[in-house]
Amino acid sequence: MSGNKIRNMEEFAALSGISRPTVSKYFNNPESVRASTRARIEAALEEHDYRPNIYAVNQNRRLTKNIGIVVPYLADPFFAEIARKLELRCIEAGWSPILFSAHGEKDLEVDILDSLRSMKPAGVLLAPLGRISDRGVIEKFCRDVPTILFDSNLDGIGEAFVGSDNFSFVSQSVEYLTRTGNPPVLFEMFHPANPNANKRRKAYMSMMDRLGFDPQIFQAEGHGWGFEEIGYKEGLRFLDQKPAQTDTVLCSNDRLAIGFLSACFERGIQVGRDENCTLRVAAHDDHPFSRFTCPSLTTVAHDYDQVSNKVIEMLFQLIESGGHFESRSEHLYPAKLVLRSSA
Amino acid sequence: MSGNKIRNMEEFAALSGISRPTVSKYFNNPESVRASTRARIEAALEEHDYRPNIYAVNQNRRLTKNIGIVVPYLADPFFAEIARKLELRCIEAGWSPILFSAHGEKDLEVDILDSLRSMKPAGVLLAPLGRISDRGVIEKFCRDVPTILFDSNLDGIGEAFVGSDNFSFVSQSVEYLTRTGNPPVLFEMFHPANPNANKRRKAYMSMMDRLGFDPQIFQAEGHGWGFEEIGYKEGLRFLDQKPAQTDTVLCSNDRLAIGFLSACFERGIQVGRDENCTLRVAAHDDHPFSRFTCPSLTTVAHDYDQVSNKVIEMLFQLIESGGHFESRSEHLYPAKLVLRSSA
DNA sequence: ATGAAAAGTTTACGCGCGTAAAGTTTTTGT
DNA sequence: ACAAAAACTTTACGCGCGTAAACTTTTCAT
Repeated sequence: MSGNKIRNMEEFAALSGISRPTVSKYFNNPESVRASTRARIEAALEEHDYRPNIYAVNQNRRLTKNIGIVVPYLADPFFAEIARKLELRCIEAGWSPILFSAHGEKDLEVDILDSLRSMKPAGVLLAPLGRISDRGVIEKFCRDVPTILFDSNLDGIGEAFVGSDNFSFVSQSVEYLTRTGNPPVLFEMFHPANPNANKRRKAYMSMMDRLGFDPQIFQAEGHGWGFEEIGYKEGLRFLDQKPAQTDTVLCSNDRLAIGFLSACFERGIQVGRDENCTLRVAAHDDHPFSRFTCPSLTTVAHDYDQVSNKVIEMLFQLIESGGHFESRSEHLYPAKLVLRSSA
Repeated sequence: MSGNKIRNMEEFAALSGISRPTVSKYFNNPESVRASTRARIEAALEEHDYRPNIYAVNQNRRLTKNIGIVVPYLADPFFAEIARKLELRCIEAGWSPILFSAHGEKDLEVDILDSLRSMKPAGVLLAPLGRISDRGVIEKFCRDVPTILFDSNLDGIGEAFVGSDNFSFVSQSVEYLTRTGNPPVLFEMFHPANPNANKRRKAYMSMMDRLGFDPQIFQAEGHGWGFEEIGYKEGLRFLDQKPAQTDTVLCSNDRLAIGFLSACFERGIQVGRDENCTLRVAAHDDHPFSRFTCPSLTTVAHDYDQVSNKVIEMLFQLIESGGHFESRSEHLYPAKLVLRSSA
C-alpha cells in the first residue's frame, strides 16, 4: 500500500488503468468483469487500498447490502447468542448486518424501525418485543421493508415467521416430569414480556388436561426483563407459602428458573431427582448458563442451529424474491429435552 | 400525515414554505433557525413525515452523527450490559450508536474497524479483544478515527482509556479474604483473553507479598470466551487434586467462578462462610448473574455507572475537541467489595 | 422611525458513485 | 481468419443534500 490516499473511484480507476464505470461494475459484483480486468483491479487494490464511499454507493442504490437484526433485549444471553449466530451468517454471505436492541422499551423499538427504514436495508430480521410492541408500527414497517419475524410471532405480520414450537417444549417437559414423578406446577410471570409465555401456558393446560391432572399455576409478580430477579423474589414467596401439594416446579423459562434455584438454595431446599431431594425443577429454553446452575438445570432446548439456519435461509429467499413472498409462512421447530440434575 | 410521499428536501421545503437551504440548516440544528420558521417546518413535518436521506447527508459531511461501539464478545452479559448503558447514553444525546461485536475473533475485530473507518463516525468507543488484538491495526485505526478505549487498555493507543482499577479489585478481595480467613489461591486462566487478567495476577502477587503470604496460583487450561465451561472443567480438576493447603479460592473473574461453583456443587463441596462450609470462593467483576449463583457470589464490583459515565464524557469532550486530545489520559475507577454468601 | 444585525431566499456548485448510451476493442466460436 | 458477441471506454446525467455567495426581508435596539 503506497501512502498517497485516493479520493474517489475516478482516481482509483486511473491508477488501475481501468475505466471508472467498469471499476464500479467490479465493486458491485467482481464476477461481472473479465478475469483479466478483475486481476488488474485487484492488483491496484493491493497497492493502494481504496474502498468506495458507502454513503455515495447507498445513495444511488434502491436497496443496500445492509441487513437489520433487531432483538428485544440484548443483555439477555439468549438473544445475544442468537444475534451472534445470525450476524456471522450474514457476514459469511457478504452482507452487512446491523444489530439493534430495543432494550426492552417500546419507544426504542419504534425508533429502531424508524431509522432502519431510512437505511434501505435489503432485509430485516426482527424479534419483536411482543406484548408491549406497537403492533401498528410494526405492521406498517413490515409492509415497507422486507422482514422476517423470529422468536416472537405476531399474527399476519412480516413475510414469514421462524421460531420454536412452544407446544413441543411444554409437552416434553410435562410428559417427562409426570412420567418420572409428580405433575408439575407451572411457575410463570403474570405479566410475561412476550407471547411465547402465553403459548406455553396454554400448552401446559392442554397437556395436563390430556394426562388427566389438575393444572396448577403460580404467577410471579413483576415487570420488565429482570427475569432472574423475579424468579428469585417470587421463588422465595412461592417456597414460603409452602405449597404442600407438589414437589415439582416447571418454570416457563430458564431465566426464571435461575432465580428460582437461587431461592431454593437460600431456603436450604435440595433440588434434584435423588432421594434426599425434596423438589424437582425444570424449565425451557436451554439458556447458555443453565448448564452451570446448582444443580444443573433440566430444560428443553431450542434448536438454535435449525432456527437460525432457517431464519437466514428465509431471509435470502426473500431478498431473491424481491422482498415479497406469495404467502406468509410460519416455521416452527421442535425442541429437545435436555436432562440434567435438577429434575 | 398525508399519503403523498415526499421525494427529497426540495419538495418538503416547498410544502413547508421555507427555502431548502434553511430547511437543511434546520435539520442540522433546529436551534439555528428562528422560532417562527422552526414552527413552520415542524408543522409541515407533522403533516408529511419526511426524513432527510441519511446517505446523502453523510456523504457531504466530513463526520457523521454516528458513534461506533465495539466490544470483544457481546454474548458475555458483562459487555452486553455495558453496551446497553453506552448505547442509551448516546441516543439520549442525539447520536446514532452502532454496535459491533468481534465475537472473540481477531479477524472480525479488524473487519469491524475497517468498515467503521469508512462510516466516518464522529467517535468510537472501543473495548479491544486484548491479547489477541492486532495491535498494529488498532493503532492505525486510532490515528485516523477519534477513539476512546475502555475495559482493556492498550498502552499508548487511543485518545484516552477509561476502565476499572484492577489493583483495586484484587487488593480488596485479598484483604477481605485474608482478614476473615486464610489467604486465597488465585484461580485464573493460563491463556487469559484480555490484559486485565495479567494485571490482576500481578496485583495478587503484590498483595500477597505485602501481607506476608506465599502466593499460590492455579492456572486453568482452555482458550476462548467460554469461561464458565473452563471454570467448571478446570474447577473439577482443581478440586480432585485436593490442594490441602487452602480453603479459599479467588477466581480472576466471575464467569470463571460461576463454572467453579458449579464444579463445587457437583463434588458436594459446601461453599460459603458458615461453619459447615469447607471452601470459600470469591471473584471479581460483579457479573449480572453472580447474585444468583449458589451460593451467591462474593465479588468485587466494577463501578459500571462511573465508568460508563466517564466513557461517554470523554467521548463528547473528544468530539468537541475536534477528535484529538493534547495528551492521552487514563482514568481508572476503584471497585467496590460486594459481600454475598460464597466467602 | 431608522439603521444595523440577523435570518431567510435564490442561485449555483460539489460530493462520490450508479448507470445509461454510443462507440471501440477484445474475445469467442467456427 | 472472420463475424458476432462480449467486454470495455467515453461521455454524460442524476441521486439528495451541504454549503458558499450575493441579495432581500425581518427583527431589534436606539
